[in-house]
Amino acid sequence: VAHWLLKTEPDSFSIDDLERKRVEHWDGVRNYQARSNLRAMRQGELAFFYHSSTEVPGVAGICVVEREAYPDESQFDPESKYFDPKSSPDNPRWWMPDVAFVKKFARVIPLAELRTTPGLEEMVLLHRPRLSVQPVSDTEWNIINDLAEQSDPAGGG
DNA sequence: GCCAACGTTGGC
DNA sequence: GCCAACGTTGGC
Repeated sequence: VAHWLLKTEPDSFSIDDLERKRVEHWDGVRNYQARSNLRAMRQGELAFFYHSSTEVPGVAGICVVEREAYPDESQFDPESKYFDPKSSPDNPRWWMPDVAFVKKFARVIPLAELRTTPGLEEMVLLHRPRLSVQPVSDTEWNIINDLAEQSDPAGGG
């Protein structure tokens, strides 16, 4: 069973938004490498929910693949900012899964902390800064879950 | 098919 | 807001 990491800007869609909605379609991915990762995600697989472009970027929680990738409707909608005139319903270019809320971590685990955590040296997140959908190894998955259960080492909690 | 120009991501 | 990294586009 594979694990994943999904990036989102919390100003647009945060872990709290997912908790409120319970399920959301993960639309708007317009990068081929991210697409191939999206399409490899299987129902029931877990993914870290990562907050980017925010004051403290980091891992905010966990979601689960509710429905495997199907055509992203926004690519056909001229009104959408994700509209792709080169795509057609007959031959869709972009895909999206549905993801469901699993949990919000007691604290966001900052990117800066991931960078200094032993065992995460090879993590895709730390080497491919712009890839918005990426795999996470079992080892990395376990290490980060352990971090989530610790109190913030910088916060005196 | 190369590669320069351009646009976007995302940390800081 | 700045800017480095890097993905995409398009001329040749």
